Amino acid sequence: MITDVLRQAPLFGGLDDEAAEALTASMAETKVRRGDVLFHEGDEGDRLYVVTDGKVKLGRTSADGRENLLAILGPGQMFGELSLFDPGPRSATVTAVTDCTMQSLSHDELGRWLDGRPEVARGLLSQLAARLRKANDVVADLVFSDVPGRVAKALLDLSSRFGRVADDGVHVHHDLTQEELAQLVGASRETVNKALADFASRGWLRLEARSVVLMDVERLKRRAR
Amino acid sequence: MITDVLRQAPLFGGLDDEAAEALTASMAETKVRRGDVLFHEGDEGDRLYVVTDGKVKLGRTSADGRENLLAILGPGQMFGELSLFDPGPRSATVTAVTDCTMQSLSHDELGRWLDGRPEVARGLLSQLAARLRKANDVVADLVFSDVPGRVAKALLDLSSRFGRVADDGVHVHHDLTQEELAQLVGASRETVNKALADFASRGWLRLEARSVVLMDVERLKRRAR
DNA sequence: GTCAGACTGTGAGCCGGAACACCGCCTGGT
DNA sequence: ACCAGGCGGTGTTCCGGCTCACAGTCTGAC
Repeated sequence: MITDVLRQAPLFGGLDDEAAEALTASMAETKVRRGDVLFHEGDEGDRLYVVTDGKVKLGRTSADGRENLLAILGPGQMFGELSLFDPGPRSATVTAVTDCTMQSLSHDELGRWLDGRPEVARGLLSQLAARLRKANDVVADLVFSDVPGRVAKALLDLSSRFGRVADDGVHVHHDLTQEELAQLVGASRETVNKALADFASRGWLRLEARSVVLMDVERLKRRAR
Repeated sequence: MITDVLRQAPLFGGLDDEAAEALTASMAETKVRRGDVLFHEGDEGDRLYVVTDGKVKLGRTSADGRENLLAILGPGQMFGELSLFDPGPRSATVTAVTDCTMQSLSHDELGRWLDGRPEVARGLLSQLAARLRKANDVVADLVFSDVPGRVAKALLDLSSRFGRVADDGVHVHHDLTQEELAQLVGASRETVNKALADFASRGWLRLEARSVVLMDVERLKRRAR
């Protein structure tokens, strides 16, 4: 059932079963296909989404058309909160990286929950705080690390969320093209490709179609920082 | 009186006079001198601070000792929230850029306010959301803009918060050395110096000791994006 | 007043990574 | 089964910005 994934979601942290059930009931389900856009940067909109299955990418486009990905979100993670608490247009474009299903909640609905339930506010605060911490880390990486370092870090991050451990290494089906990976770490496709090829030639990982198998996580970690 | 500045602080948004007074009463005052460190990255601590006078810088240090500033905060702005909602060590070092006074609140105190007062939670949520939005902008700038563009943007940001309009331009006493400015935009001191010299030679601004006078804000804005 | 140390200004060289220019492969559509 | 377009792989060139190396200036401590 839906509630299984949602119960894991940090947004629901601290809610008892009854409350979680009620909250779920007031949410609407949305299904999209790979490549579909949920909303564009600059759009109006004040719904909060929680991914229940699949992955989406949060991206921004610069004036001259280049793209930059802020995050890849998977099951349990939410997006769209910014326009809720800091009113304004959507600050990023959200696109499905795989076929996806998610649950959404309107501003007004959420407002009702917030007022009555301090736990929900706490959950949201801790989510935002975690995101802010992560955003700050990304900034530090952009300033301090080179491209291979950022690639290594991105792979480790993806593996911690989407990785499956097997005897030949950690299989990470990230579903991203190298182009998208490059946008995620803020580098060109070519440079990322070369970094990956280099890692592979050292035996740290194996490349597969839209996925990698990490074979020497320790070395990658060392390369990342 | 203290409450004047605090009433402006977003943290207090939506509180009536009586509540604001009570909240102020439960806060402790701290005074520090230029250069003093409030706490270091990695320290334990769970107090939330609001600057009432002066400026502080939030910074991180990389493994090899280089520094990066996340933000310059002035009167009304808060810091230290991350360790509150996303428990863990302090994620940045906070240093006074000028002599400063601030008010602080402990985790437990704040918790009591949160539970009873949905407005406080809302205020915090909108603060965090705004910070997150800003952090994402910084990331985009690092990826898309060159150093002069980021310098221009940083100056405009500082001027919007600390600028005084006069007939010869907007006076911005940022109190930062060029070294600190460089750490703020993620560039070397030399490159920032050259960017500033270039802007000055074009007549867009005038350089003074730890402050600038912006004379052509329009051009700077155009250069920034 | 003077001396030390921190801050600002500027040139020269070098290097990481972006841009460009290909090629081959694979995948999905008809 | 075929073809086209997207994706992955790689060498070459070129430029922004970091590093290094100084010189000049300002500030505050004694």
